[in-house]
Amino acid sequence: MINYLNLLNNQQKLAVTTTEGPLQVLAGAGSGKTKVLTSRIVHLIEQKKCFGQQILCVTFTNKAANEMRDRVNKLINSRSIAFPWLGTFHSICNKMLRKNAEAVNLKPNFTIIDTLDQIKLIKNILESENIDIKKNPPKQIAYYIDQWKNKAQLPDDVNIKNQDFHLTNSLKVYKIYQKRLLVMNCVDFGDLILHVVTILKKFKDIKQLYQKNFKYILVDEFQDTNFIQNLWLKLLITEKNNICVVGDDDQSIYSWRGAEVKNILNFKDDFKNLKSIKLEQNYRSTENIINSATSLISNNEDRLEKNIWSDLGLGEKVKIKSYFDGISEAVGVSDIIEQVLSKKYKLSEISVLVRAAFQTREFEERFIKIGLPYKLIGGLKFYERSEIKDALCYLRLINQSSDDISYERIINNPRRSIGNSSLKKIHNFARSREISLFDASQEILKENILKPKTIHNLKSFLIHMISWKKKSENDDHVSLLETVLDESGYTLMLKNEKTPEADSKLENLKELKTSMKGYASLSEFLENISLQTSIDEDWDGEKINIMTIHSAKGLEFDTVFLPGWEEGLFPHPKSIEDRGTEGVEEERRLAYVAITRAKKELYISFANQRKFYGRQNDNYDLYTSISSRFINEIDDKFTEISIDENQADEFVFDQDFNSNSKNSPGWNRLKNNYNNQHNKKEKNIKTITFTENFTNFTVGETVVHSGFGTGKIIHIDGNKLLINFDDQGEKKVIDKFVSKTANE
DNA sequence: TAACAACGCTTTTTT
DNA sequence: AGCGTTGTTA
Repeated sequence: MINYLNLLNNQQKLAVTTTEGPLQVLAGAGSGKTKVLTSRIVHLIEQKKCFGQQILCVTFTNKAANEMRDRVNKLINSRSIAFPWLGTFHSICNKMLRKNAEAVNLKPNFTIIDTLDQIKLIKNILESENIDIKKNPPKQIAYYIDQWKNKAQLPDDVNIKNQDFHLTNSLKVYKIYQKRLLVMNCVDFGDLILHVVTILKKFKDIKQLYQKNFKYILVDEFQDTNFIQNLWLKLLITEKNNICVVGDDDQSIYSWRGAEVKNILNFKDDFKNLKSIKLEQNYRSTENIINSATSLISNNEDRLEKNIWSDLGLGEKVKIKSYFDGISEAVGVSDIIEQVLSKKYKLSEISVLVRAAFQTREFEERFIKIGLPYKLIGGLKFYERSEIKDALCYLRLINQSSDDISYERIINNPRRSIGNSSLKKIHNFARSREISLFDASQEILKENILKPKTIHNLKSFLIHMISWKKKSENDDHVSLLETVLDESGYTLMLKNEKTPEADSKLENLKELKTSMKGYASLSEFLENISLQTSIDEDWDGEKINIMTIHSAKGLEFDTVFLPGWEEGLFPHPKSIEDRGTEGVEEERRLAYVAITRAKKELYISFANQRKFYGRQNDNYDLYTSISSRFINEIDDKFTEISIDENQADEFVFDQDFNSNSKNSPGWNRLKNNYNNQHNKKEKNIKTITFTENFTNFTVGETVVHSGFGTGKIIHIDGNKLLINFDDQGEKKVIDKFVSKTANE
């Protein structure tokens, strides 16, 4: 047995041994938060305060949960102890809901739908309710529904002020949405916790069962919990109030998901006798890094003061670099990695953290080009890829035939000549009888509704489904998938395509089979795959990590690159637009999280111009950027700035750029800085002229269209050409559909 | 029903 | 630019 207490400093020790009553640990970045939580669990077990299954410990990601489980068992070092209630909010709620599904009229084998399914379902509802899809974007409705669920509001609890048109429609959809989910025996992410809260509120005996079991509650990343998660905790806690929350208000970055910083700021109001401990010594980063982070975050008003310090030495200064554009930024970063860092650090200890996912592309392209191994964390999740999703929907439907969303996805995939019109008929049939699409398919065959060809195909699909279902009861799930993919014709369809994309899809499906082997049953596999978090995927191998700052929360690396620190990107204008100063403060916390991921070396950079929307070459959509206000907020005692003079001479200011931010403090400051620095005033400032027509064609030119033949261009509007065709007369055509005639 | 043309949205962050 | 959706036509 390792003496875990000897490994702790005084405050950490206090946080571990104060087991009774409510405790709040304000843990600065890198101050040994996980160490405290794991040691605390060990302490509870060693002091025989409780058993492993009596600890409820909530983390933010599965990765964090697994890591804690490992570390605890390493410290205990004897037998392996089970901690069934150590996990994410969602995975724990999943477990509780499977056990008590009937209490909210679900069956225990319910399916968890993802965001894409959610949108699909909302679209269906809009269609059947005749609500205008253009005026009520499904994405926005999904967002409202999520927000209501985050506030623990069922449709009947929602109050709409001012008769807001969108909210009223969204609420109408919400009502139907919940009913449809129930009929399909499906839940969305929000439901996992909402249903459990409903059960705990409604059934005292169930609540008491859990309360009696959970002797101690621990919560990680408490600053990012939202209202319903807090409510859930309060429902599970007993009068003893043995709850320990660990968090850092400076790292609260999920307000858009309903997270409320006030949960941690006002925690003292919820619990009298609250003990509060601050962990202020940072064991992760060098002083220059920590001091940079501290000087930045001190610009925030509303925070619990902490005094983070490090004794790991000054270390390297934080390097701030300017690049000509996004591409040279990627080149610059890769050069530093190749020439300097790869000789000192493992590639897996290097990471590139970006504000928005689209920034990853330039880095990917560059790394591929020069052969630096990298991995992209987050992004399009493996199980969201279309072929994987198709395969999963087959399995989901086999597992649970009332899953209409899956049915719709696969019924005509591969093509079975059961198109939209037939599907609509099945849909109406199902709705009129209040049965699932799958059941409706069986019933509708008896009626004379579908065309003979459709009937034949539908019949053969159903026969397959029934035989797969039978197989799923006897055989293992891996061979089931193989059979399904073969017999459905899915594999054949991909093989016939003979494209590189189809080949990689087949590869991915193979990978899916491999990953299925790790699970005991089909249902266990389906549950787990839908609760996976973005950073749960592979962490093996010597590869540079590329991910968003949000995904990087809780992680650390020897060296970190933070590209794209520009006004207009970071702080993100949407965030400012939505929530003003509060938005900027959250962006600043995000910047704080980003900086404090670095242990030894940190590179911050900005590009003087950046491409948006993938367009290239032409001037018309090149956004000129200026460095982020956050760069100026970092005390320059800790930084080393290098702006390439040659690049600075190319510095282009676009006077017409984004008039909203033109007058922002950051813009003016940077402009002044720039002018002072060069002492040349307006001389270097060029204006980009917007060319009205940006197609390669000119009026009067003769062109060819594959359908309309040859014609003469009579007018150009952007990329739209008005052409007088020899045979067809005047037509408006987009330039990419015509080509120049050969003789020109 | 399938194939093609045209359009329009994307890019803030995610369990 | 690239993709998914919508609309039109065979």
